[in-house]
Amino acid sequence: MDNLQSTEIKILDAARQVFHQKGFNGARMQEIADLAGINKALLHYYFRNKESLFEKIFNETFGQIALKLNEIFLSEMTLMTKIEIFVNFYINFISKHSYIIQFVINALQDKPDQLREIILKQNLSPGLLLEQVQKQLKDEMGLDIDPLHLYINILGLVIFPVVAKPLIQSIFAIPDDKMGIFLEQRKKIVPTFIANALKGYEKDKSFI
Amino acid sequence: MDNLQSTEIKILDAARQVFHQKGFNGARMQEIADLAGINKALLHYYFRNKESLFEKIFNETFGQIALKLNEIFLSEMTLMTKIEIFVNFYINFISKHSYIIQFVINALQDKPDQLREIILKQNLSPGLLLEQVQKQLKDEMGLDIDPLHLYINILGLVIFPVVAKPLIQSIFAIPDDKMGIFLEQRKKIVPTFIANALKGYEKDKSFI
DNA sequence: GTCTATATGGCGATAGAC
DNA sequence: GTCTATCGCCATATAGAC
Repeated sequence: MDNLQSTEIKILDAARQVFHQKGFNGARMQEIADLAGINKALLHYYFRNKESLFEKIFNETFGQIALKLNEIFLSEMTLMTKIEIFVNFYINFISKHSYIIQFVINALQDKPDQLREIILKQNLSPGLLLEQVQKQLKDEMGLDIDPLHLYINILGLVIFPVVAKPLIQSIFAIPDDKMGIFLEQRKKIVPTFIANALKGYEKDKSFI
Repeated sequence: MDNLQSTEIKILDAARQVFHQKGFNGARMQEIADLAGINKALLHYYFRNKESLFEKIFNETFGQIALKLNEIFLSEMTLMTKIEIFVNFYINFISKHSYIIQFVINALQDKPDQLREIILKQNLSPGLLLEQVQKQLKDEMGLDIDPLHLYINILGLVIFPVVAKPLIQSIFAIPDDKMGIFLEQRKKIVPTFIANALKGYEKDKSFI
């Protein structure tokens, strides 16, 4: 079929899928090999060991997540436009790649030290990300607000429902079809919720 | 030392700790035995296998989380009081037991089918939980809002920062000491954020 | 109930032929 | 580059003495 792809790419595609779904401990080299249509020996020919293959995938995945954050929040748009675009994009993105965020969260929890170097090599701009939003809050809405809290509020509202989907469905007894509709609704609900909250501060600016 | 405790309790304490931190795949029966001060054979004498020990811990942990939700939101208080109490309690609780939520989320992601039965045996009241809040939104604030979205907003704002702590610290380059202060601040910030957002709906009730 | 010793299987990794 | 065969280890689980 797709024997046009190089073996290395077939391996990376397979590894990405397995690592994303099962994490480092849950993943099996045999399963990755099967999915790539090769055998274990060849896996180790291309990548020294499980660890190095995992780090390759982690680097790629973390970069993908961080990149979009940079792209959107360092662009030239009003803050509320950025938030709308971000919420829409991210709900689509993580719904499609449903394991991607949890993979990163778990990896960072399991081996924070090994992964620190990899993260530092990424093109992240944490300082800029915070400054930009702080400035826009001030200029566009007259608010003296800690931008980090706003970021975390946005991320929490967007990411939590996707990551904790099975937990939420268990607690509130939501069937699969309703859950899909529910997530779709949040593309509109979350920006509105945030906009309303920010409007509220304009009267009493008591947000830290 | 604490040889007063029965062996079974020592095992459960050890298993709880190891499973919470490392999940099912990451946990080692040897490590649990060591922590309990016994050997592996005795572990299997009390609990048939790793799976059944894990299920015991999962049942207990999930119950703890669900119980508090029920307790607070089915009580007799105003909605905003419930939210304040819930946010305060949960940020304390999951900061103290920092792995507990992620343990449940991961377990439910890994083996949703095996755990479904366990969850159904819990004393959850999903229907009541939703009805109660819906009624209070209407009666106390005049809002026709989907209560599920409000629950998820609250949970996301509270849980996400704790679960994704290492991810957040990596993206925004936050040192450990600042992160502790940051989480503490959220006890006040989150209820305010929610209150402001809900106030916003009172003018234009366009929330679904 | 608690221990030591061991069975059993699976997994990551390597040797070596082609 | 790709394969088959196999090594060596470690993890779960059991047998059997005390």
